[in-house]
Amino acid sequence: MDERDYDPPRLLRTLPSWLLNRAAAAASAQVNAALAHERVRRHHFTVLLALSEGGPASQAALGRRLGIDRSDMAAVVAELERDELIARERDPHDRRRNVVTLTPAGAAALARLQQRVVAAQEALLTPLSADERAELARLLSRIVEQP
Amino acid sequence: MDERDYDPPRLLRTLPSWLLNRAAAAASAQVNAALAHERVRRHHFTVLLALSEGGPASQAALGRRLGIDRSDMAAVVAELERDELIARERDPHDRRRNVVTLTPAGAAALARLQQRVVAAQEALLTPLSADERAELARLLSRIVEQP
DNA sequence: TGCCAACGTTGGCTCCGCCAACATAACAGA
DNA sequence: TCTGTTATGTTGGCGGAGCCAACGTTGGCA
Repeated sequence: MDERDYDPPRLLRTLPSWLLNRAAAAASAQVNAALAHERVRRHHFTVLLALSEGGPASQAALGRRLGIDRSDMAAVVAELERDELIARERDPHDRRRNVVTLTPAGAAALARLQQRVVAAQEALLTPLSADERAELARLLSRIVEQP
Repeated sequence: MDERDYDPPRLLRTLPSWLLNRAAAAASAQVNAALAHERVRRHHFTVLLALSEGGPASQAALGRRLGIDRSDMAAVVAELERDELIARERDPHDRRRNVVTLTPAGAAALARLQQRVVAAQEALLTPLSADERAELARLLSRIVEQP
């Protein structure tokens, strides 16, 4: 895009929904670049993270925890299995479920990703002081956790 | 989704990019609901707004001002023309260009939309005080206007 | 004149969120 | 025990959004 001609209407510049959208887009660009190093996308990262933190779980349980649809989860988990970052087995106690487990390779990839993703936040938030970053996180949390 | 089981990893809850994403999704949901009353989407609204504020312009100029790709702009403008919210004519001084003009019906629709979109912000920001809303806008602006 | 750039259009791609339908499996109630 | 309901994973599809490539038309410039 020709950045020099970029000049949106005044209302948009002050509209919280517009600002959130653009900030989120900038954040996604940074994060996606970080995730691309391991050839994964956002959902793959969050699934690896959830497994690392909560231990093995079924696809449905992961989806509920992370807010990912069952159908999307099936695709994500299939790709992670193909890349051997997770292992999948039918749960012997409930043969409807797939028990998803983090492999050592998955844990290693997660460690690398985590580092890059955290670094991406830094790039995103450079204009803000530490206090301002904390304040931003606080305000966003209140919006997100709206009853 | 079963909201009661929603419980993402700790890291995500504090990750600015994650918070931005979820807040932007909530904002989009509110704004899209507002825009649905006139059967338009975000780009249609911003194009109407830009025309109202800046007067007639070519599709390419609108795209540069708003950060919308030429191909997407072609589709948006075609839909707005079909709904008679804008008029399109070849520019007699440069027959490559389409001059896009807001119609009275377009201006009226924009007025209604603007009201609903502003109201949607209110719904989104209810958890925040006036000072906090201003602070949020200030912080987001600094991120968005990053050099 | 001939070459290059801008414009609008069409078509395509990826990512994300969501929904519908289906077969399998577990379970609860009569 | 049988029957209907629910949960699970899978496949396929849709729409919004951002992005890019290619094409014909038109303008401008050397």
